[in-house]
Amino acid sequence: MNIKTRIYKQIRDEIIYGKLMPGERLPETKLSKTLGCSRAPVREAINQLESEGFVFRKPNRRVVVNKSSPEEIIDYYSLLEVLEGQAVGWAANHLTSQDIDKLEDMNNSMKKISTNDKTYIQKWASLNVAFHRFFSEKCGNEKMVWLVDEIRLRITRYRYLSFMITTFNDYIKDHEAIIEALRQRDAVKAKAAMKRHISRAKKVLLNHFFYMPEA
Amino acid sequence: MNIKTRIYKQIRDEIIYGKLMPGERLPETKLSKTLGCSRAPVREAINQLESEGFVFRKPNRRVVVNKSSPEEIIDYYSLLEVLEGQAVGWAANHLTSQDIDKLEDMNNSMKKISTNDKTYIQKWASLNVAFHRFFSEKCGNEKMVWLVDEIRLRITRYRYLSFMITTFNDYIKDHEAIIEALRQRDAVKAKAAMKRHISRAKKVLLNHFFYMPEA
DNA sequence: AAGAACCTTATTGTCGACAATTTGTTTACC
DNA sequence: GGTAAACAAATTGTCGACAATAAGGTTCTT
Repeated sequence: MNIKTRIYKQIRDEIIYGKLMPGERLPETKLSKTLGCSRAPVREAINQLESEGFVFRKPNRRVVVNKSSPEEIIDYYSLLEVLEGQAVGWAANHLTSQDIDKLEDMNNSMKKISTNDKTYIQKWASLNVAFHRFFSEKCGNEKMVWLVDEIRLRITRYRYLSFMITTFNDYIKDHEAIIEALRQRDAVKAKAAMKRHISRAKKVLLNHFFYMPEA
Repeated sequence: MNIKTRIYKQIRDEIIYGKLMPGERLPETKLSKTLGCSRAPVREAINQLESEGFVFRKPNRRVVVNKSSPEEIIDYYSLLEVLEGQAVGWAANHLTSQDIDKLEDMNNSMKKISTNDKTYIQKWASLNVAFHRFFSEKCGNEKMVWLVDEIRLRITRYRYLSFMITTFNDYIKDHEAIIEALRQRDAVKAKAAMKRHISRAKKVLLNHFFYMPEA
């Protein structure tokens, strides 16, 4: 694999998992020493992270990790409601019943994941991504995939935390409601169900991530 | 200004204005010689162009200009309908009457632009961008600005051509309909008007850009 | 002691070089 | 003549170095 790609993933994960904190600077020279390569690949990795919203350039040209905020969560999730809602609405018109079976399978697999399994977060996450991605892929608009992925990438930081704190039962029921509406070929209902689902996820995240015991 | 930024704009404009054709390769060494600099800034410019969808990397690692297609136009404009429609809907609830006056001023300025003016395309384009951008800026969702800008950047190539071939009267009337609905504080109506407006732009572009005399 | 001019250090922007990879062309073999 | 191996050219990935810029610290002035 490219050095650039390796470096990119490494830094990105350190941001996602909270090892690199918001506001922290990313000096190219220091990073290249730490990561054992020259500045060129580090620089490219940082540029990519900037274009993906993980870091940003201060007026001084210094690069720092982007901060998290409840407003940001609200904004991103509200856009996901609109876009994924529309994706489901569009997809509803031309999903085959085999497609819907596939969705049901995914949801059933999620149901079976035990929280005793040490990798249950990873398993849940990948199944959940596949479930949601299914709609943008089948909605008939190729650019929808890119857009939704772009947004979901930017909330990975929050979603990782969200998975650690949630019992997944509500989400599974939400998914069932979406599937049920699709079986009925009710695009409006399916769209509404998806919007409710994402809205719930937004609220869960806000409550747990920015919970203020005193306020 | 940065060399990187200068190079970026130069290559981007050559793609937008059709000097660099789809499929054409962008070899770093050749470009750096042509543009009078080293490979480093060229490389960064190309990476940015890739993240913005102007060029893409073939499996061979070679970078080529992205092709245009009617499907792409349809996809991007359909997403704009959804997003800008939502933006207007959200904005409708908290636009002041001064805000609406400002929109009307912009539209009136557009009305006054004469096609005898040699720079009328540039003038129209910048006013039109400002008009549309107003809604994402005032809709209460900061990320909406980024998302819509991201999409609009990717259709700049098409929009440039669109401006050369259109009489703008229909667009101005569309804008008036949006403004009128906003004055009535009718969010649903305003949203629908914006969606119609963007849908019309999509059709105009498809007709003129991919017009097949034989088909 | 506060503030301004100077120096020192840290960091980014750009360069040219080399290694690794891919592409294009010639040569050898059947 | 056509195919495969060998070679040559083009292109990208990575490196280390230097110049330009910004941040931090020191000395001088009042």
